[in-house]
Amino acid sequence: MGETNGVHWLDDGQQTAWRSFLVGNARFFEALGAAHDAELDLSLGEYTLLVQLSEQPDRTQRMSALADGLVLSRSRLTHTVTRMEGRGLVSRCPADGDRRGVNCRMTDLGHAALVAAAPGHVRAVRRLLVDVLEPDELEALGRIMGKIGVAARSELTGAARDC
Amino acid sequence: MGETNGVHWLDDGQQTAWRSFLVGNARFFEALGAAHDAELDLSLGEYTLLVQLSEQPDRTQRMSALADGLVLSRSRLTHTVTRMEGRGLVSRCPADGDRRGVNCRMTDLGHAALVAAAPGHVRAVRRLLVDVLEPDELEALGRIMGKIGVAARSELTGAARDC
DNA sequence: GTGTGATAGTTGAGATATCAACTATCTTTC
DNA sequence: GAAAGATAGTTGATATCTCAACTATCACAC
Repeated sequence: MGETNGVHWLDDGQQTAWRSFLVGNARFFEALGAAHDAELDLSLGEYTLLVQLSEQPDRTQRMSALADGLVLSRSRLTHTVTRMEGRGLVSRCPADGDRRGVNCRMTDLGHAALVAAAPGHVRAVRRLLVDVLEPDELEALGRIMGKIGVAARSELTGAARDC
Repeated sequence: MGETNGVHWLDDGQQTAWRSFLVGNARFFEALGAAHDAELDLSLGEYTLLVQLSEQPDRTQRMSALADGLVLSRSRLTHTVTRMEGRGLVSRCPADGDRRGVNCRMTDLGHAALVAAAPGHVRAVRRLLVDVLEPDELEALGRIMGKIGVAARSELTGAARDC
């Protein structure tokens, strides 16, 4: 069953699930991005970055921690922060204790932008995700995506290195 | 509960699920993309495009249908196909019956590239998704993402236009 | 058959992302 | 305390994506 040339192909049910995952994902992020573009002054990525900063003490976090939390490459974060700094949403300052380090801090303007965008963002997430699912489905989705995330991270981190 | 200034914020459980969804997704696609980059000659996007073509009669499909199926903008598909055409993976030809239309056809070289990439792709999808979940979880994920995709599409299509 | 609005696809400019190379600092080891 | 390697972050060239404008064709009304 489902094995040709030593390759374990996906069966029909697995195929269907995988396709739904791909397409559903693409449509969801397209719609959420469109909602941000249409109503809000922050893109989804900028918004997420500011949310993460808003949860840090003094609204400040090291670039590397920020990159890890947002699942962004260092380089991409550097460019993104440079642009956002240009708009006055965040500012950079040297990290204390490690002269290589750079802290990223949300400015008051950034905070104001976050507060202004939050209602529209939450409405969109509700409309496109939370309200679309039964409560137990949302819980299941979270649990399942958690497992997927853990597996992906361990592959990226290079855990399970061959002996 | 959870309502301030008329905004329905997410409760803790909803927040957790939403975060898991965001982060799990980002990690998953990062890992799958990395697997393609490392082992295969086709990016995930190129591979998906060729898969879709491979399922069409004569390995040929109209640009617009291809764009819809892959959830890509027309413009993005044009650029992608131009690049892939440059590599000899697909070719363009006029659609018959509608002189505006353009067909995209997978070449033999494209088919060979697809066949060569398929085992590695499927292995990665197994490792990062299918094998990570229980069968019922995979089924649930497919079902849930299907619902999300439908909701997102109806928003994008502009259904439910206000009276 | 002419005008009007929709649809198919492309184009090019500007925005964003990726990748490899680079500087600077830190850490470890001897 | 000097050398070697790891870590933090940036840089710039290139690749890719996005957005609005554009051409061409089609469909439909009149």
